[in-house]
Amino acid sequence: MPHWLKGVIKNVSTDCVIFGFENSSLEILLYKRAQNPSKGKWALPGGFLKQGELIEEAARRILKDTTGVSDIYLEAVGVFDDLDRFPSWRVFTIGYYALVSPHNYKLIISGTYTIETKWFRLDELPELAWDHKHILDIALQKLRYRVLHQPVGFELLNKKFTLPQLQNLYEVILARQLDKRNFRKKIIGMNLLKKLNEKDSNNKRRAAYLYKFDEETYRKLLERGFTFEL
Amino acid sequence: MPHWLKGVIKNVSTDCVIFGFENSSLEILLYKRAQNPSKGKWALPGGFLKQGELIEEAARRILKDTTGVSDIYLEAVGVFDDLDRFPSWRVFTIGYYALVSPHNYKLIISGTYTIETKWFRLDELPELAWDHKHILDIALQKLRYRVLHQPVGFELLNKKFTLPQLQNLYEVILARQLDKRNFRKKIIGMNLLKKLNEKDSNNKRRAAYLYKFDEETYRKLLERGFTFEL
DNA sequence: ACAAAAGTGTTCAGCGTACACCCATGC
DNA sequence: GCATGGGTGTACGCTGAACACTTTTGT
Repeated sequence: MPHWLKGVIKNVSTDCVIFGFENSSLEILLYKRAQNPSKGKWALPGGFLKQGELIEEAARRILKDTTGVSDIYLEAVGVFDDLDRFPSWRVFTIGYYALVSPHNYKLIISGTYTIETKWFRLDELPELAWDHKHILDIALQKLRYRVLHQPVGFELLNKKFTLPQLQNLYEVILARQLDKRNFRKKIIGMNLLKKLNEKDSNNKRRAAYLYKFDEETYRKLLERGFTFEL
Repeated sequence: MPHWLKGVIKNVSTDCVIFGFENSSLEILLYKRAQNPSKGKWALPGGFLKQGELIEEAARRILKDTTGVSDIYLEAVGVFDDLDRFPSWRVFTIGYYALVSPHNYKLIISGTYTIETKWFRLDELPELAWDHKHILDIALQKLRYRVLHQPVGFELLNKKFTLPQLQNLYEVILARQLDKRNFRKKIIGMNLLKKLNEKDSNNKRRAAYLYKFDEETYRKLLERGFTFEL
């Protein structure tokens, strides 16, 4: 038994699709494997569970090791159990997706298991190891559904963001145009955003107001049976 | 190693919440365990995966062994991975729920592992083994959400059913009253039901028309981007 | 001063909701 | 003939969708 299998549960792993939003496009964080199996191929960050570790704990540990990030939005995608998904023996993997505001974090570029770590645009994905493309597809499908029914889009932006940024995010994820006025009316009407007295100075033209998501109000609304719908 | 652990994957199991609808109430099929661990306790039908078996295959196998039923609606609930959920060693279980029209099937009452098999009303559940109550709660939550967003309620009724039966089903699952005229208008307006030229003769008073779910039309509507909403 | 992006209101159609009476049947 | 449950239509308010011009600011 190779040393890296010590203390791990050999047939249960977790793999994580890390979504980021940058330059008006949805990106995914992949790493290039330094070790066999699938040495040299791009893959989703993932790994085996340790003894006594919960699956979500493992996912967070692996995310931290890969991206240097903790305290992020994580959502389960499901179990992947194809008989031959892992070449050497049978491994069940639990897929997650994470939402990250990319440039909040310094990437861990390389290490023992990693030749390279890189963000890829959805339309420029490389070939992925094992069934990772499949996991990614399901994760994306779940994300698209999720953003319409839960206020999770904000996780992909900075704490402070403008309405044009938010709308752009939705347009990219949903792959369709939204009407500016209707979008603003709806999202503001939910009272989930706090308008700040600051403007976004990075903008080339007219500066837009910054907003932030109001967790407190959201909790209160949830208790009253509110459901987010876009 | 006891003989029943031969050929199985010892740390992965599946457990199934079987929902049935009878006498205007939602019921759940449980069995009383004939063997340790948890001998004498009520539990969800479940068991370990076999080598080379997909999780859903295992769930269907177990359902058939428990209820005598094949070819039914199955839906994944999620992975349950608490460290101490199974007393002897760590077992990951994948929960499912099944929807069944109860009296279509003869129950397998007892066997090597089963003292008794019985339908329980939701409000008369016995204490359950391990974390099975938790699995049941999550399954119920998912079912309540599901019936509002997918046409799955029919799975709990006979192939031919009346609109009052369907409405009653929804009222029980959602635990609230629905307006008769609005319910009919909405459900008929979707064109998912075929009205038959038969009436329900079992009724004590005025006989109601029988309908059946039109799979064909549903498929076509789905392709056009239709989404079921109640 | 002009180009580019931010910001703002109104109208209309369709849908969800509330609501009351007649009909068929078994007893 | 009466009690029980089946079956039917309309009016109103809200919400989603379509749509165009003014304001700000950097160059």
